[in-house]
Parts: sequence; structure tokens; C-alpha cells
Amino acid sequence: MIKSKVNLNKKSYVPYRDQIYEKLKAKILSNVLAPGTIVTENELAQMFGTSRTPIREAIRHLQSEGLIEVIPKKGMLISRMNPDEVAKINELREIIHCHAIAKGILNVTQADLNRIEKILNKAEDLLKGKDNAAKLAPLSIQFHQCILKMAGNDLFLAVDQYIGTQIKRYMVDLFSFEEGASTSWRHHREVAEAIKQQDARLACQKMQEHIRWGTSFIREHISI
Amino acid sequence: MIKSKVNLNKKSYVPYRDQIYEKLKAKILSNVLAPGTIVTENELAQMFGTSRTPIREAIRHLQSEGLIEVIPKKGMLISRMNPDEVAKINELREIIHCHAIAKGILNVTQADLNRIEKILNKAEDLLKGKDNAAKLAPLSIQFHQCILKMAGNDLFLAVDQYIGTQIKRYMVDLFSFEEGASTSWRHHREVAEAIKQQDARLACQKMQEHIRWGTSFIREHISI
DNA sequence: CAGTGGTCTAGACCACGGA
DNA sequence: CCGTGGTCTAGACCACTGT
Repeated sequence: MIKSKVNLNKKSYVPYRDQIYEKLKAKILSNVLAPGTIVTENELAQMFGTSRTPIREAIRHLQSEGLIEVIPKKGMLISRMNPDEVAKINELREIIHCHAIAKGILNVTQADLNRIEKILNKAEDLLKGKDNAAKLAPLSIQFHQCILKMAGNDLFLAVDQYIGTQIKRYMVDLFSFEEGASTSWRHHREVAEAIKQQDARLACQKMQEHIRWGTSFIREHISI
Repeated sequence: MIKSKVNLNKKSYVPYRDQIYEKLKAKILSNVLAPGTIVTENELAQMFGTSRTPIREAIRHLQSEGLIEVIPKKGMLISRMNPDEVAKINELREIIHCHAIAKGILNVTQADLNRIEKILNKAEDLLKGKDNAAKLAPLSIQFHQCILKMAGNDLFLAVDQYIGTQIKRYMVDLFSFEEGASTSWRHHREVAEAIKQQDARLACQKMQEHIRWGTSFIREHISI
């Protein structure tokens, strides 16, 4: 049961459906709406103080990204993600990343390398502190985006973003393990180093190891 | 301007939005709604004899698949696809297919091979006749689905279906060239043969050639 | 057989584009 | 400034669910 009301921005001309989508997504990714919870259209309409129409559109959007499941006559169920799903998603992410590296490594510009370096430095700085999981997650996403951009095919980015929405739910958890955070960023550093050396084979291998490690780490340490 | 009314099935409990989505998609894929056309919500509401709500949901669905573009205050524009888009999509399809073959070839069952054989036979039969492009297209889709299923990761199928919706628009055109149809199915046959021989390297190579050939064929022969 | 949830209708409202 | 298109509201309707 949800009681807290959420206010939407009536002035900005962002449609309600989008605002609702963003707010719900944030709640799901931050586990405020825990997996297994069932929410109905009526509840949400009350919660946001709108009619059900924009709610429905937001729900469909979330559904298409796999964050929720619509159970007829019951409501929307916050997906209880399982490590098998992660494994499937990461299998696809792995081959896309490797292809992006293999194809793009020769065209990498100095600007690209600088951007990656900046991300790595920032992350390694955050690693020294405590409880920076929430800040590390977006950096990791940026890192992976940089890699995918190398392929020069924006579809890669789009697909990764699409299938990767669910991955984000786990990322904060992963980074809140000290071992998880440090290992992950060591991998990132290794991949970047190999790219800098123009060693596509090594970079692919390291990226593969990284993603597979992520899959197993989640399987072993995290269960929702 | 569209005048013809389209009837929806009021009895079946498929929601209007889904029926509308399917009918619109069919019209777009078969070029009844030609690229460049602009259609408004009101027009569609009249056309289907419903209110605008289910129309809107169908539109969003089509939009998410890239079949249309929504231009604010103008309406939905039937996407004018260009060969560059096809190239990007096929680049991704290529690596997914190759991975599926490499991963799945050892686990292929006799049932899989039989299904593929059936598809090939049916297609080769249709090739003898004339004007069978519309029947060949779905067979080709089925063939590719069989390949992707080999990977045992349903995400591959989902992604291919998602990004491949636009490809279908070209497929009928491609198959209406006699050369296009015969070459395409010769490729399919070669891939199947290599899979039967458990030769992953060859199967990948043939699949790669096939998809790349498709990209160039469209670039050279088809322009919308 | 009432309650609940999902779908659709009719229409209001408002920003924007084009006379 | 009017017409048009996009968004949202309120509520009707109907198929299920679970007493």
C-alpha cells in the first residue's frame, strides 16, 4: 500500500506520462518500490493525483523495458529479477561490446581516450571514500557507453540502454561491496589500457572477463 | 487522406490498441501506407471508428519500433527508411546471428534441422513460381528465428524482432527481384548445410556473407 | 453477485502553427 | 486568432476474481 503523494510539475511541458515514467523508474531502480510489490492503476492515479490515462502510458513504457510485469486483473508487478536474466542480458552485452572494440579500436581519437581517462580517475577517486556506490554506478554506465560509441553505430548504444535498464538495478548493489567496486574498476582500467595500446584482442578479452565476472558476482552475492 | 474504414473485431478480447497496432503495421509493411505519409490521430480514430485513446497506444508502439516518427502538432510520419539504417541494423543482426551459431551449433537437435529443412523446401518450391515474394518473406523470418533459437537465449530473438521490424519492410521488395530471392535462399541453404555438417566457422561465414549481401542489395536496388 | 481492474469514450483544455 | 493536434479527465462498461 502506498500513501505518500508525489507531485508532478504542472508548469513544465513535459507530459505527465513521462514524468510519471521517470519517477516510477527511479523508485524501482532505487528499490523504494521493491520487487514483488504489486501496484494498481488506481493506486498510482491517487499517488500522482492524475487520472489513469497517463499512468497507463507510463506503465506500458516500463513494461517494454522489463522493469515491471503486467498481470491482468491484478496490477503491475515490480519484476523480481533473477540472476538468469542478468546472465542473458550480459551475454548479449558481451558480444556487442567486443564487436564495438574490434571495430572501433583503430578509429579511437585522443578525445575518446581523454574522456575515458577522466571517468576512470573520477571513479578511482571515489573508490578511496566510503559509500560511493550511488555515484559509481552512473560512471560505470558512462564508461560502457564510451566503449560502445567506438563502433560508430548508435544502435549499439540504444540496444544496450534498452536491455541494460535492468542491469542498473544491480549496479548500485554491486558497487556497495568493496570487493565488487574495486574489481570492477580494475577491469575497466585494464580494458582502457588495452585500448590505448591498440590491442584489440586483449581489450576484448578483458571486457569479456569483466562482464562475465559481473554476471557471476551478481549470481553469488546478490539476490532480490 | 484516408477514407476506407477498417473494421475491428469487437467480439474477440484482443484490445483495440493491439488490433489497431497490427493493422497499421501491416499497412506500413505492405506499403499501403507509403513512407512520407503523415497521418493524424483524428484520421485514424475515424478510420477505425474508435476514440483516440487506443489509437495513441498503438502509435506509441509503432514509434518504439521505429516504423513511424511522431512530429508534434503534425501527426505520425511513416518513416522513410534509408539504406544506412538497414546497414546499422544488419551490423547488429550479423554479430547476433554469428554468436548464436557459434554457441548453439553443438546443441542443435534433429528436430531443429528438420524444421529448417522444411522451411527451405517450402521456399525453394515457392521460388519456382512467380510473385511469391509475400509468401517468401515470413519464411525467411522463420529461418532466421530458427538460427537465433540455437543460442538458447530468448533475448536474442526479442532483440532481433525489435530491431528487425524495419527490415521486414524491405524483405518483400527484395524477394520480388528474382535475383534477390534466389540468391537469398541459396545463402540460407548454404548456412543450413554448414550447420548440418557442424561446421561453425563456415556457417558463421556464410551467414555473414548473407547479411552483408542483403545490406548491399538493398542499397543498390531498393530505394523508398 | 458485488468488487476490482483494464479498456475505451466523449469531450475539455491548451499550446502551437498557419492564415 | 482560429483551427488543429496532443494530452488529460471523468466516467462508463465489461470481464474476471473471490467470496
